[in-house]
Amino acid sequence: MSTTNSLAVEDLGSAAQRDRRKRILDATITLASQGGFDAVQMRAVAEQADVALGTLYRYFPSKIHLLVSALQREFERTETALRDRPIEGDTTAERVITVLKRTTRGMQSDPQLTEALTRAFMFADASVAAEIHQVGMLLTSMLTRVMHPEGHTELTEEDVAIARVIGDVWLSALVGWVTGRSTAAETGQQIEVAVKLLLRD
Amino acid sequence: MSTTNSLAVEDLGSAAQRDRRKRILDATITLASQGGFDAVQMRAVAEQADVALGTLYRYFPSKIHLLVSALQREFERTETALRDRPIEGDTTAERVITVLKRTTRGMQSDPQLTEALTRAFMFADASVAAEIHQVGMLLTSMLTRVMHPEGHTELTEEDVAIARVIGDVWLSALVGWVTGRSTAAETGQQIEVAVKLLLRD
DNA sequence: GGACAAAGTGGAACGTGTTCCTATTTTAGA
DNA sequence: TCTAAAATAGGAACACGTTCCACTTTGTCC
Repeated sequence: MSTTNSLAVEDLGSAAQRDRRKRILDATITLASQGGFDAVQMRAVAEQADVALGTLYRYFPSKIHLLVSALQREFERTETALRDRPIEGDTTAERVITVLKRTTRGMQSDPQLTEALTRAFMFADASVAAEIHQVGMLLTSMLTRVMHPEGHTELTEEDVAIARVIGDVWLSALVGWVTGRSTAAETGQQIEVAVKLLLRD
Repeated sequence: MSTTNSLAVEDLGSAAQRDRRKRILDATITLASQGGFDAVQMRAVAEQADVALGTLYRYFPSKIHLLVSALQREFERTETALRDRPIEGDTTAERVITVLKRTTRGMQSDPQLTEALTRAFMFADASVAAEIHQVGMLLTSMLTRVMHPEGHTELTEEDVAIARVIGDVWLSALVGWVTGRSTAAETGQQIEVAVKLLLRD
């Protein structure tokens, strides 16, 4: 497609296309923030992004793709923001708990948005595997970096395994909270317990 | 309601009602086995159960309720079947891994059914909290019993916490498999790693 | 057994995700 | 600049979860 802009890893097309994509994702986030998963209606997204319904489907082949892509963009922002900030805490467990709780609090400050994105993530099937994988990598890299902030320590297989288990627990806790089956406090507790079990050294 | 049948803990109504409920759940399982979540269509369930659509909704207020109730019934069966069988394995970790892998294999032998039930479980909101909680309790009790088969050992808080974390990992692994993001082998591996991390003593 | 309430039937109707079609606009290449 | 291809607009149409309604059957109480 675009032969001029060869710098970007992902080819996002022309400026107009990039702009449309951005408008669509912005509209998605806005609607999700206001009314959660159910409020992200494809017709409403198209209208708010000033795009035809067919065009919306050309950019994102389903509501789930749309929401997972929005999640990916949000998560990348969070991850970048976190990268610059120094990580407080002496022990590994402390650092992981601090960072996870902070992130969780951030998500819980916009419950509707979190609900929409988490729901989409859980419902995504194989056709969204690429986006999902991207998010999973971001999470794992975030966790392992928190575990070994120096950066020069070699990551062991066990580190990665632990990061993965923590990610699983985090996701389960988030789903419990999003679906109204547990409170914010319980969510934090659940994560803390798991981290302490896994990082007791 | 029924004053005669006071033995049952849950009042399930008349024999006709119990029969309808059973027919509906049977139809649900059949359709789910054949075509997964998407194939469980409310009109199809009603027809196969020989029940009007309105009646189906009287028994189960939504598709999610229906599927989670089916999951509950299936899980109760599995759990009872497992209860009678002796648990092989010397160490706690071995026993847990054996049981979990066996259960997972059982589910993977009916992929469509597993997909339908897991999807529903993940999508359930607060209105299904009761049924979800029931399933969660079954899983935890199953795990703790495997961890302490003698029955006379007192359950510590840590035992329950570990069981919960394992349950979370299991669920995440299952979702990954159901949504086509990981293979059956990876699912087993994921569980095994987590259990070994949590039960290393 | 008659009357009343509860449960069930059959099907229309509505909302939202998704698909599809035609006309118009934008873009790329000669 | 002209033309063919690609992208977009606008909106109808379809599928399935869900609701609703008028009518019939079943169950209960006197």
